[in-house]
Amino acid sequence: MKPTIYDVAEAAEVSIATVSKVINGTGRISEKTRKHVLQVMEDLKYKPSMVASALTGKSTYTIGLTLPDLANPFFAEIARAVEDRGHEYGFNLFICSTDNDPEREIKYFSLLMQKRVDGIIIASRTQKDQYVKGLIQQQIPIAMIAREMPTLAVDTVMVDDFLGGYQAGSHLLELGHRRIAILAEDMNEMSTRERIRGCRQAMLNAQVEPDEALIAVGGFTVDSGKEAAGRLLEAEDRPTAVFACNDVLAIGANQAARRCGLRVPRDLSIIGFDNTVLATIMDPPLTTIAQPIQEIGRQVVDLLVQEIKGEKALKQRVLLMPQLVERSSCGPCR
Amino acid sequence: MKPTIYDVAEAAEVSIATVSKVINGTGRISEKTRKHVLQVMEDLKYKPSMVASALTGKSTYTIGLTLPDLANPFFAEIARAVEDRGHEYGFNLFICSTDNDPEREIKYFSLLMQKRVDGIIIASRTQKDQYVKGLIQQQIPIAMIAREMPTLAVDTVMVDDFLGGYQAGSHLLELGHRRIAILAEDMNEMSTRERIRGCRQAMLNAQVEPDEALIAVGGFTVDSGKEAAGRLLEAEDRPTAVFACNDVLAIGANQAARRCGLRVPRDLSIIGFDNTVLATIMDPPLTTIAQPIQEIGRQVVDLLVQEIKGEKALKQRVLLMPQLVERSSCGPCR
DNA sequence: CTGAAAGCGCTAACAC
DNA sequence: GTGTTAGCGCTTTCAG
Repeated sequence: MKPTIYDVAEAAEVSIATVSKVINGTGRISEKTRKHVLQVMEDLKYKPSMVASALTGKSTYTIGLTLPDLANPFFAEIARAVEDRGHEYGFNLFICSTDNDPEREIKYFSLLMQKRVDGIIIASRTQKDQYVKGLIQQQIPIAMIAREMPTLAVDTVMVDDFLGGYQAGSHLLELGHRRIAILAEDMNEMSTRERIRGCRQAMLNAQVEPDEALIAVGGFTVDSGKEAAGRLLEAEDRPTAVFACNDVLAIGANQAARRCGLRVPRDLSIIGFDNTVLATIMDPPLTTIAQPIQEIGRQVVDLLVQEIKGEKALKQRVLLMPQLVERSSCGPCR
Repeated sequence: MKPTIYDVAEAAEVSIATVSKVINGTGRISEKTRKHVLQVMEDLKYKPSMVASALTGKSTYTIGLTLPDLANPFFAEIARAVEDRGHEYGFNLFICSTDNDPEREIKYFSLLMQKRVDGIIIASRTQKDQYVKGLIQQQIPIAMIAREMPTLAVDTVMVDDFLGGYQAGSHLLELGHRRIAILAEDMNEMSTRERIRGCRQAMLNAQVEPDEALIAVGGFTVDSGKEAAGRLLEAEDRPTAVFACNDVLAIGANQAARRCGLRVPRDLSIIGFDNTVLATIMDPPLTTIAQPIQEIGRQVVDLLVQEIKGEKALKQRVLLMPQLVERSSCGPCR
């Protein structure tokens, strides 16, 4: 059996209270017995059980992260950032891929509650406010990484999608492009709509009239982007640039361009969104609007931890700025 | 406060023992009280605390997964596969990215032990057998996803690297290639060496003499692959095909080829290893040796769960076969 | 069929 | 400084 605090106490010839005190550094104990107890703990390879201490009211030092799919590079990078920041605070991370399936999400929420996690970070998308509301009522600290403005008062970190779209549009405009196509991800999502709105705003400001026909809807796969972009590029009076709402779609667009015999960026400029590892892998390297993934992870954990420690009365939303990262997929319009 | 079993018992006017029984489906209770208790539980939104039940000797239904880096697509896909299979058994997953840092790994191991996980899956690489041995002595169920044959008796699932290298080499040979270069990942790793050995065996079988000068060492980044491949391609008497020991390196090789004005697969064939999402994203899509990621996750979890349930006395190693996935990056030698 | 009671390993008053 | 003791929320005999 694993050694318990009793075993340590017995071997060290002290009471369990004393052992507990040296473990937690609470109370007052002589340096002598402290060292002695420490020594015995080591000899016995004793590791205090966090499940027992959690039961006595202390926290579990565990947080849950729900996201659509860990195998998606964007979310994997988010998860890594959350893991690292959590680790700094001594928290372990439960990973919960929901596949945007509400049932799976609910099941995970329920499990996380039963395991008494100290808090939950929600980066999954299907969040029907309803369930989240339920969690909040159960007093569990929550923070969200959002693409939509939730209708709930929850600590949230989000990226300014409108600005991102604006930056993308402006960059293309500055390069002289006028016929700018947009590859949308999911028109039902606020973030997609905001990015598009931002891009169009930039066009409007530059006196260029957005063309409805230049919007195509892709999805989350390279192929969907390739196909959608293909339609755009085969049309007469084709665009000279395309703004893809995520890097995956941008890669699809790049493939479509190549299939059409168009060279990037000579014949077609492509700009993406997210700045995942995929952007560096594309050929040519993808110019894209970067989401500050590290910072998102950092801030969302900070918000949650403050919430957990009860250091914060008010909820807040942090709006992070996206940033243009120039690589080689955009060039002047010819 | 969260409702406890006492609250439920009180509201249902039964004893906590009865409530416990209906929760676990143990003992014998009349259908009538069972339904009643269930109803009360629902009304109170009561969720049994797994930390309390874990303390009474039941398991935590939690497993830990240590890996080098969650942001690496290969490991993210592994993690997802492990998560899914674990989920089927009712297990939650703690993610532990070690960055191949022994200190970080040890710290994570220690935390996992304190949290009383039911088992640990080790996919990280720095495993000095020493620490793993320590874990084994502490009776914790362990399963490994290995690239090397560990010197310990541990349940392990591994992929036949030699065969994979052989398949890659054979494929290239069948296409008529004779000057085949190899982009290695890390010569210190057995897996890299085995893949290379496999490839050379194929060459030997085909009566072609491997050329030492045609081996270059890259690493884990696209750029390192690009650079290493660049050296190979710029040499006179350049290779007509390259076998990259992982998909990332293959992408680097592809970029190098393009920079040298070589068209893939017309002027140069490239074959990778892993079959991560990157393979589909490359342009042209990468022909590669697939690691059966889903199957790896499935089997390693199955081994661990059997171990946890004590259904298995003997340790075992499962050797999975890699598989050639043909896409468009390889063509006949001209 | 149901309940009383003894732990599980640890923390936190409160004594001494 | 150190020890005693009463829980934390749940499971599990063992009576009734």
